[in-house]
Amino acid sequence: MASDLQVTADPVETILREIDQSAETGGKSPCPVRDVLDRTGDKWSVQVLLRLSKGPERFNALLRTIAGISQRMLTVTLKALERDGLVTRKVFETRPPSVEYTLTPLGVSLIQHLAGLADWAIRAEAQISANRKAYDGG
Amino acid sequence: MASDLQVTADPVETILREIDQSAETGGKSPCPVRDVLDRTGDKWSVQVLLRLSKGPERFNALLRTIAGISQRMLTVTLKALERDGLVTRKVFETRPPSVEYTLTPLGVSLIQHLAGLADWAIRAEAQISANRKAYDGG
DNA sequence: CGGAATCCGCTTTGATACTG
DNA sequence: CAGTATCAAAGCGGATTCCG
Repeated sequence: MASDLQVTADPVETILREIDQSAETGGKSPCPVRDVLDRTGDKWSVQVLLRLSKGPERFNALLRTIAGISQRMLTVTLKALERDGLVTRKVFETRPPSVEYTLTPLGVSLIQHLAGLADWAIRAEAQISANRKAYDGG
Repeated sequence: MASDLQVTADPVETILREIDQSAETGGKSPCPVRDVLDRTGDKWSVQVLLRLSKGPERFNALLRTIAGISQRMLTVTLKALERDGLVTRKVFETRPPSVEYTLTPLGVSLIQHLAGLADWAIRAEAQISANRKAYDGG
């Protein structure tokens, strides 16, 4: 118990403080927590990151693999991820040209946590589903 | 290698399969992973959960504490969280009436993972910010 | 092949006003 | 106090078309 070597404190405390600080500015200094949640919360980022975690892939390969995504949203998503330094974009000047996307170390480190969350989701699925049914029914 | 006792496999593999399966149905059978990501990705759920992790709180207390949230969105958010069984709602028939919201064990278990993600966000903040600056500048 | 640009509908959100 | 109802505004995302 109480194994607070260093950073432990209360993680939740730390996060709340972080959120509060940015809220005080009227939300103009973006909170990093909300920021990453915004990204991972959008419809496609996580799936793109997940796909890339198996190795580099090309644009159209991703487009085919990720069922339901439009060309536009893949472009937008990849650009945002590249901007944040979560993926890198490499252009091969062949004919026809090809573009390859790769996860950066930073992106890999993010995936770890997302996987934890996703794992929770899968395990909690049955219970949540039951809760909803009970709520809607009663 | 290939230590597939039971669940181990590759967590990412498992998640991808989960996503794929729901995609095949045209997204009609909702993927639990996307489902939880949708919830945590919305603007307020995480903050509400985080606040409640310190103990039960009343509606207007939350409304004051969570800077920027509107009455309407707090209502909507709490209702969704209650439906999923992440928080419970308890009404005290006093005058004036008061309502108290509490995290369920399921909600607590979710917080753990969210905290991990939030912690990553805080530590990665500087690098991401630098990446964006470099991207926008160059 | 890998995008960029435009248009456009739908959902989400915020303000405001009203209620038990 | 703790909501509900309504409306308008904003944003996201899809379809389509064009370009290097």
